[in-house]
Amino acid sequence: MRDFAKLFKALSDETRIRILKILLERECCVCEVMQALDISQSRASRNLGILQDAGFVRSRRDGLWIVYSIDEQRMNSYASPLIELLRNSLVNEKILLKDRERLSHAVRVGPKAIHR
Amino acid sequence: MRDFAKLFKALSDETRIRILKILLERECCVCEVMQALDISQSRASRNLGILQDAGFVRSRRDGLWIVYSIDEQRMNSYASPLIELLRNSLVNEKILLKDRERLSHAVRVGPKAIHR
DNA sequence: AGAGTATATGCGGATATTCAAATATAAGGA
DNA sequence: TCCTTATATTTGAATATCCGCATATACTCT
Repeated sequence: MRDFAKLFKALSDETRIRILKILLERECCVCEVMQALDISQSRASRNLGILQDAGFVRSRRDGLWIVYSIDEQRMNSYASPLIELLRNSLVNEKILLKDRERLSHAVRVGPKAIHR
Repeated sequence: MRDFAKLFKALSDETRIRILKILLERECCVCEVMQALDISQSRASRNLGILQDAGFVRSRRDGLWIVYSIDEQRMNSYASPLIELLRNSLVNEKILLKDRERLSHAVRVGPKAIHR
């Protein structure tokens, strides 16, 4: 029950909903998430960690980067339908369109290089 | 998006999950919820209010009591699948079985009479 | 109208969440 | 090995959440 509630807690924050929506587009490293949402590095990293802890996303290292992704196959049975709901939700939400637009210009280069 | 997140925030609390599970059994007044979960009156009332504000439950007066219920028909389109998920979840959770057991003995009489 | 009852709400304290800034960690490449 | 870079984590402050207690509110019933 605790883990079940944790799934919803993870989805109860707008930043994390935005991150998941971006990851539904494609897998991303932390610096791409920063750019897509236009948020700080610590904010991106911490919220990705929360999503991972809840069981929505996985991470793997790829060279210098750590890449986060949604893997519905290996996801727990409660998380999966929530991702499915999210996929079909908020289709015309303005900020999400903007996030996606910024994602399309994001480059895989870290916070130092972006110097926000 | 704010309202969307609010749905998940409402479900991110164990007390509120327990309340919804009880209301999926049958409609209840506040004092029946208190008895089913064995919690205080203010706690029951406040969490029912949060669930109502999020859009999961409705209330109507019935004599001396205010009766809360889940009406999937009139529910917003995002809330409804979440209720459906909840209905099929946590089937053998111990505390939920206990709640249901207490609900079966609950009487429609207020906190004064129960004097916890 | 008045008494009585169920429910809602204001308040204060404990705890949790969120963020930016700074720092630590871990891996890659020279 | 040492330097560089991306990511994680610690810190501290602001804000939010949750609860019980006490009280207010809103309604019913006589």
